[in-house]
This record gives sequence, structure tokens and C-alpha cells, in this order.
Amino acid sequence: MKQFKSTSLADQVFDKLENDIIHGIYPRGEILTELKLVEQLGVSRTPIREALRRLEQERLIEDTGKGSVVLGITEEDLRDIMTIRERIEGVAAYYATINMTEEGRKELTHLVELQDFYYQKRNCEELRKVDDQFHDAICYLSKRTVIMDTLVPLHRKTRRYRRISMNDSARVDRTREEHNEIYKAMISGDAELAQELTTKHITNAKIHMLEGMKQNG
Amino acid sequence: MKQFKSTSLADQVFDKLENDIIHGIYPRGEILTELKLVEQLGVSRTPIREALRRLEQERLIEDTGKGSVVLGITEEDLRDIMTIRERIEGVAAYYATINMTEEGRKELTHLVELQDFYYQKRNCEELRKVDDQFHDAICYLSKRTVIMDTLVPLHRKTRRYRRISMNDSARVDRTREEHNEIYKAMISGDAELAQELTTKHITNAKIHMLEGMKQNG
DNA sequence: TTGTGTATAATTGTATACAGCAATACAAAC
DNA sequence: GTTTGTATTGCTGTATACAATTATACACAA
Repeated sequence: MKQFKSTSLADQVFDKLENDIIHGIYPRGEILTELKLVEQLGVSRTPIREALRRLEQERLIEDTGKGSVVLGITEEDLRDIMTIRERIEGVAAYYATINMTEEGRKELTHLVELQDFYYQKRNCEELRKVDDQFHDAICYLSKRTVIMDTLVPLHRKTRRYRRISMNDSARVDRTREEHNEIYKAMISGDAELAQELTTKHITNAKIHMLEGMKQNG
Repeated sequence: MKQFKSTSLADQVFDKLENDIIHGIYPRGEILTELKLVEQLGVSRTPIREALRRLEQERLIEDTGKGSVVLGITEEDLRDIMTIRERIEGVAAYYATINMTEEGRKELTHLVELQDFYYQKRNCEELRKVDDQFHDAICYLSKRTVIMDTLVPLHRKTRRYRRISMNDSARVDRTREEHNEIYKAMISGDAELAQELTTKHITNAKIHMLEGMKQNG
């Protein structure tokens, strides 16, 4: 549940560009000039510049002084992202468990139920979205802004590759089981266990993701 | 060694505001309006807006739609920053050791020599700067952008409190020793050891920082 | 052919103008 | 006195205008 501030053009431009870069629509090496984006997106330079500055801050682009070159997410980046998540996301789960509220319990319960629902229906696209939401929820519920601000952008950056994972039904099964275990630990208030299970879950996801990348080139 | 792009006004505004917020010159809760900053800094709204968007991305301010409220760094943030550094910075040291170059060795050697120099002179202010540079160098030398981009902003955010640490001479001694040990491990190519020592070093720094905060209120 | 100089075009950096929204204050009506 | 309506003010969001810089192309000379 986020803010409902009617998103400005600058926000929309940022979201669109971030998404397009993460999904490779703007491939690594492509040069984005402000004028080109003005024409493509039909907005003026001001909101585009603000979006570019934010993308730069996330190292998705690099300003060359003469257009911004797209950096995107490399395989190495992905490995490092998973390494960081592996080491931090358990901490988020720990704090989320400690700081759990009735509202948080409801949200998590809703998410695991939704997961079961789409699991039955074998709806991979929706399952991926729920997966996203589950991991983001752990971050939000930790109530720790630094941890949240570290992890949530990393989640966004792995979105493209998590979609691929969802095509492996064995992995989908395991993910569901692991999420349910984490859920149980968090609801029962066992913060240490939640931390441990979350770390293991990310480790598994990392291994699977890297194997998948080897196969797909 | 960074880029030499003649910094734009937007960059300067960002640097100034980031620094002032981190050092509490703009205290938590203060409202920054674009107009006020235009008057204070003598530049137009465009570069100010871009700086504000970047500060927002780093969660140092929050846009309320009617001015930006300063968030700054809380004690809780500081704890979490150190937790993250504790878990990631060793990984940076590991990769820095693996990817070490002649140039990197020179830079590190220069830094530990500089550290000894200022240590002899008991120059705390310069020691703090070298401390900054040493930890940033580990990140840069890892050649891993994601790890670097995660840690370097966190270093900036702890700067204010590391200055305080430098007043405890016992801690200054320990820091010097620990840096030297990390340095030796990195130069000798023992990545595992460098990782371990770096993690321990951050743990010690964290403990010391939290103790210091208890005493100082 | 190659090198050099100049004009031109492309692109960013910065400032400013304008519109819209929201809060505030103030006045008038009940 | 309270409430309601309206004008004013302050702020942001967006567009655009202008300046400065860098790359490009082309012409002309060696």
C-alpha cells in the first residue's frame, strides 16, 4: 500500500524508463538524448531531466554530457544483487517479525492466500507479481527505511529475471513452500527462524537464477 | 580518483544539501521549499529541483507536494547502515582482493602511509578523511558497481558520526591496526581473510559508534 | 590527399514564464 | 459568533527560451 499522490509526469517518465531499461527495451549502450525522449514521450525536457537524474542515481544510465548511455543490469550485477539480498533480506524478515502488527499479519496472509490461488490456476504472471509483493512486504513490514531503501530497488532490478524463473515448475513449487515457511515463522513471531529461512530462500533463488542464466546464455 | 566533469550547479546544489542534511544543518523536520533554496543558494529552480529529486531518491528528504521535509539520518538509520555495511563490506574487500591491480595496490599503500603520517601527527580531521577514503577505496577496487553503489552512499551518511569516533584515541589506535591488517591481507591476495577482517572491523566500528551514541544521548 | 579553420547543428545547462492547485485570510451573510 | 464564499498568496509542475559547449561537416589551402 503506497502513497496515492497523483503521479507527476516526471514520475511516470521515471517508471517507464526504469522499466524499459530493466527489461532491455533500451539495451545496454544505447544513447538516450533528452530531445529524443521529448519526441518519443511527448513531454517537455523538465520532467525528463528529473527522471534521468534519478535513473543516474540508480546507475541504470550514465551521463556522458552528450546524451545518457544505458547501463542496465549485467549478469555480474545480478549476481551481486542476489549476494546483497542474501545477506540483508533475512534482516528485514527479522525486523518485520519483531515489528509485526495485526495489519501486517493480514497483508501477509492475504499474499500467501493469493499465492495459493494463482498456484492452483498455474498463473505464472500473477504468481510473479505476488512473489514481488511478498518480498517487498517483508521489507515494508520491517519498518526500517534504510533496509527497505536498499532492498526494494534491488527487487525492481531483478524483476526481469524472476519472470524467467517462473517457467520452471519445480522452482515454482519450491518457492511456494519456502514462502509458506517464512510466512509461518513470521506469524508465529520466531524472528530468528524467519531470518534464517529468508536467507536460505534467497540463496536458493540465487542458485536457480544463475543456473538459468548459464542455460539461456 | 573520480571523474573530472566540471560539476554543474545541480551537482553542487546536491552535494551541498546532502552534506548539510547529513550534518544536521538542516534538521529533521525542516521544510525546504524551492523558492527558499533559490534565494539561499542564488541559482534557479531547475538545478535545485534536480538536486531535490536525487535527495529524495536517497531518502534524505521527502516530497510533500508542498515543500520537501528533511528526514536526515536517525539513530535507527545509523544502526541499520552499520548492519548492512557489516554484511556487505567484507564482500567488497573480497572482490577488491581478487581484482587487485598494481594501481590499486599503490592507492591502498598510499592510504595506509597517509594514515600513519596523520596518526603520528594526531591529526584527527585528516585521519577521518583517510578513513573515508580507505573504505571507499575498498568499494571502488572491488570493481563491482552494485556493491559500490550500495555502500558508498552509506559511507557518506555515516560521515558525521565517524568524526565523533575519532575523538576516542583508543578507537583511533584500533582502527589504524585493523586497517593495516586488512591492507596486508588484501596486498597478499588472501581474499577470504580480507573479507573476514573487514567484517570484524565494521562490527567493532558499529559497537563503538552505538556506545558513543548512548553516552552522547 | 591531408590538414586546418570556420560555420553549422546538436545537445545540454540554466533561467524564466505560465498554469494549476491548495491553503489562508478576510469579508459578508446568517 | 459561526459559517460560507471569495480573493490572494505561495508553491509546485510543466513548458519554453536562451546561453554555452561540443561535435560535425564542409570548404579551402598545402
